[in-house]
Amino acid sequence: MTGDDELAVAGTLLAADILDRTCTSRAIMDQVTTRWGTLIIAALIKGPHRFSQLHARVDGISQKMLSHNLKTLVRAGLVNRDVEPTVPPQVTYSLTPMGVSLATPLTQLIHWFGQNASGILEAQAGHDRQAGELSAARH
Amino acid sequence: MTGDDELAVAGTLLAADILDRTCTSRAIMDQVTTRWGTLIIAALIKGPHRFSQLHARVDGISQKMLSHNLKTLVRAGLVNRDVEPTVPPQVTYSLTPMGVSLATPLTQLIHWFGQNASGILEAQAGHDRQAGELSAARH
DNA sequence: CCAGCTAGCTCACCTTTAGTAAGTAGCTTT
DNA sequence: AAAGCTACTTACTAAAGGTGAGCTAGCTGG
Repeated sequence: MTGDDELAVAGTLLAADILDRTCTSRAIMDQVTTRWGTLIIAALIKGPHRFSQLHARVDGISQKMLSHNLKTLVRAGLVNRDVEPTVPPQVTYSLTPMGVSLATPLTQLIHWFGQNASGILEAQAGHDRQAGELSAARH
Repeated sequence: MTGDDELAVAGTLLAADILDRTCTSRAIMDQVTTRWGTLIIAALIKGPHRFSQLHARVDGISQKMLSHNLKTLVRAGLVNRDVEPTVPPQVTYSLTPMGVSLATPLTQLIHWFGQNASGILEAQAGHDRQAGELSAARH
């Protein structure tokens, strides 16, 4: 098993103070890796999108939350906001170079969940089954 | 600039349906990568911890949220919960093999934020300065 | 000339989730 | 008998998020 090796590598990479509440990188991570923030960036990996395209692509997001999260990402310098002064105006969002560099680790994380979703589902089912047996045994 | 290359690599790795609201991996990612879930796993990378140790280590978390998130992670099969029936009882939490494999991409993401926190802080400051100038110009 | 259409938001209202503080169990030490 | 320890719950409150309606501004069809 290579588990311990991976753990050691991960440990050395880990920023020492991410667990400290006053750490700036933790505050920024909280702002960016929200429920919708990661999905918006994931959608923009495929290329620039307009507001309504993102609204359709990021399934389930409300316009309010899309607008709010885009503002945060633009302010953080991860996303560009380009307005074409046509009528009605066309607003296009795209990743900045910094946003692109974030896309790599973020995509690996998403990829991990794609690979391990079924494993987690099984673990959850097993856990629930065991809990059910225990509560049944108590009666 | 290698931005486009990174983007292409990221695009191919990206699970096709993470943006779909019915996708199971998205539901699971929502459960695990919460504000505290990532930090708890990050803390456990360094080795097993007891409840009170985690409470001290993950700065700012309440006992309620620690308990709740640990339950979720245990149910997902990412964290082990071992009870020593001493008095008072000692409960030790540690990463499962699946938890260890998640630690790798998660650590890379945390590492990215460690590297780019200052860049984002600058971008935010620049963005706010520009907004201030614009609103000043309007008067 | 003016109602209607469009994209990209913004606002008011309500529900769900997270945070705070206090309480609980069972046993030990003082 | 009183206080403390660990690992939690529970009740209450604050913040985040969801829903649906409305707004802007100019162009187009009637």
